[in-house]
Amino acid sequence: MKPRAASTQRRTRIQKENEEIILESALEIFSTNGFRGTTIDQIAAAAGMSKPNLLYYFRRKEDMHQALLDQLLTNWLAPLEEMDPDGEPLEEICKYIRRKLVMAEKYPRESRLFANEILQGAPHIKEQLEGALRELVDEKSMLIENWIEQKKLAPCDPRHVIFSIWATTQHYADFDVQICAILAEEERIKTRFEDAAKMLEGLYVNGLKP
Amino acid sequence: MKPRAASTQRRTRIQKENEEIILESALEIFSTNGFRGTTIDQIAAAAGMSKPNLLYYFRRKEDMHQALLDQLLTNWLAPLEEMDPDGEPLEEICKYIRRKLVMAEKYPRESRLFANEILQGAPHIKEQLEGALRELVDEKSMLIENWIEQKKLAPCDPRHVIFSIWATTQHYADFDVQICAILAEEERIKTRFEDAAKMLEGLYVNGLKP
DNA sequence: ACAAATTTTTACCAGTTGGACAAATATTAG
DNA sequence: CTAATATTTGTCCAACTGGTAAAAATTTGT
Repeated sequence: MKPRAASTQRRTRIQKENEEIILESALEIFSTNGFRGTTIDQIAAAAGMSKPNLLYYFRRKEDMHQALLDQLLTNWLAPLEEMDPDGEPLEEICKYIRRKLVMAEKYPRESRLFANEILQGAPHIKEQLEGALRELVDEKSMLIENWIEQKKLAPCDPRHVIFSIWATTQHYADFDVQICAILAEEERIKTRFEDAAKMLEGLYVNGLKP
Repeated sequence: MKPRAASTQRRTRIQKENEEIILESALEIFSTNGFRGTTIDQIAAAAGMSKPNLLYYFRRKEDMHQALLDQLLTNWLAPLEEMDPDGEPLEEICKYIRRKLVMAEKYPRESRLFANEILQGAPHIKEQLEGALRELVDEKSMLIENWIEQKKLAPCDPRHVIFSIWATTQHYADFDVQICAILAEEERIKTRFEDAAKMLEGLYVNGLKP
């Protein structure tokens, strides 16, 4: 019987293993070639199985893509969720930047998958953006506004501050090729995430100091 | 006789007109669907002509893409080139941010085309990145370093400052769907570029003040 | 007006790709 | 060990896509 991916039905050992292998391979290919740019054959080859076998686990190409995006969104919200209302504002923002930079360094493929999806108009995750993500940003924006009122932070538009943190950190994953092309020298490339962290923390700490 | 796109040969009136219409349409489709995600038929439909007719002007899909990228890169370097060594440092950086934001607002499709290309590893423009772009960034980085030495700017890694400006400004073109999903309210969406400009100028002026 | 050159259309093709289907094989529960 | 179930493979196909070739229509120079 055909298994339905990520359903409530119980999954066998082999199912779990293969679904994992497939999603790992799909992430690799999707993130570098985009949705339409990847073929099922490519994913199957990367996963070391035949195309019909892969289609046994995920009946449509879109199912893999959707599974990856759903999985991604949870991890994507985490770093912002962790921003602590009881922490020191500037410290919390620095920590948030650092967490996002770690994600960019550790999970560049996920970042690129996300970027691809957004670039194409977010057809598969628009609801989540307008739902969960928006609510989280609203919540944290209120937090930041409180900090501003308490004179612990310079006046600024909280939502755009969050956008700028997303932009600057994800840039190191999404635009890595460009960054490496420009840095050029081995040493600079090797330390690019440290250098970015230093620069960004300086910028935000001084920039948002009350 | 078949015309060669953008060649030195003289082009007729119809050639000029149609090439322009085609590139305009190609930009629209490529920027939203990516290279592999767009079909020649789509571009032809958008340009209001038959596929073979379109292929009469650009013999391969790649030719259109390359033409757009080549055209793009010139305009892409301009805002940074304009950064004036004789200007007031903080003022120059603010002006650069504003120029980039204007580009993001006015030419979001170009920005997305570029983002798509970089995301896929910049296969068509790697040389230019490592050549012209790198040289320009090197030049302007030296300029910024001079400003820092003259105590007109806080110490910072010039290259990463430039990256962060690219990231934050282009974000408003590339991730527009996400931004609009989060801002949600009409008023906020309408003023997002102004709001972004205000926030970013504040951040960089305070953040880079010596 | 007319010939030459340019532009457009019609018809076509070969390769790729997403996906269906049933037969064959392997695994597991009893 | 056997039957039921789960997995894998081989085969096939219809739709799509990039691109070609040649005829038909249009524009242009004189």
